[in-house]
Amino acid sequence: MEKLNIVYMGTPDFSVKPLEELNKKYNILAVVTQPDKMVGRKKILTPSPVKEFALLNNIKVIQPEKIRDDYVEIINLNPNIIITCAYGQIIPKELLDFPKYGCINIHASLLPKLRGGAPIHKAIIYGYEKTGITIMYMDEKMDSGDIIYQEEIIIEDDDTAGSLFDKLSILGSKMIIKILPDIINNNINRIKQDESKVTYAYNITREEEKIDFNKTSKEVYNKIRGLNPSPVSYAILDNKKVKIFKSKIGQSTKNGKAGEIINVYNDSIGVKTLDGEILILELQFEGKNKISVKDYINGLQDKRVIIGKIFN
RNA sequence: CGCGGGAUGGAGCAGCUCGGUAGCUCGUUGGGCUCAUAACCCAAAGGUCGUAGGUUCAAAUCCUACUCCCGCAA
Repeated sequence: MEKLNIVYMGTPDFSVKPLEELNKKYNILAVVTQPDKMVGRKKILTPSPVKEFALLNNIKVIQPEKIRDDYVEIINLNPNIIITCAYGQIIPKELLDFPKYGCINIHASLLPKLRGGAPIHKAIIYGYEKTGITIMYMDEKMDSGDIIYQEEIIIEDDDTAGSLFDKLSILGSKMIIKILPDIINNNINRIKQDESKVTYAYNITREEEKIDFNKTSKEVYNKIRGLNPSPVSYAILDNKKVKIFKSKIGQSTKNGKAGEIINVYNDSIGVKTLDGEILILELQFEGKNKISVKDYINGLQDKRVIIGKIFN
């Protein structure tokens, strides 16, 4: 097998694990990642997780503002394969066509389902029972190229976006290591995506982060865990934003308006949903740290004062 | 100089407006009740009130500076 000269493109934590595994076995010419961004109140310039890994391992880092216009440097490295994983920009055709073995993408869904930037969150929010990883060739459109290899994973009832991220990240790195030799040896089966079955998982908008209690408890539960630990769902209480991290489906059949606090228990508060009750277990108020609802209730002068309040 | 909230025993909070004995709910420890308990009752330990300075007879409380944490916005 010819020596592989890989350019790896990725940005978030999710992309680090596959890079780490590839770096153990192969020669990584360079890592391409999104430019450092100002983050937080102090506007500290923060590198992406992939860049941090690359710096620690002495791998060259390239950070084009717009790769559509700025890819010559990558071509000059003369890679014979490009592997991407949650990079965050559309890659121009000239670059896609350059490497001898093509441009391979690791995508965190069972394509053609959930094309786009937030497939893991959306898989949970939509209540899917399984999702997975697709290794695929890239083309000019987003996540639309031919499928090379897929593996499924069951979404457990208590999985969060965070736990699923971890599982899929590990799965993805195993899969790329496993399939890479077959790709080089052209020992694979290219499968076109069935366009009639395509669904999309666009990035989460602010509006999607807001909890609508006028849905079933199950739907609310899925949204809360699907957005944990980031970007986190929220609701408005007393005109203030409250982040909600963790919940459980409750049993109460008490009447009330959607979003109304109908019960206060020892370690949770019961909020009315379309078909019952959702128990909130962990939350965070503006200006405060994340706390368990048990702590929140302990801080109340009288736990009855919140009964009847409404999240909206 | 982006906007705003906050720091009080181990946890979450009240007290600050109007200075005057450190309070609540939990937790911890010991004891009691009970067939039993995460339930109930009794008791105890545990805080120089973020740091430094100032005002005052007296500061958690008023004034000044600083540190750290958090929400929003990017």
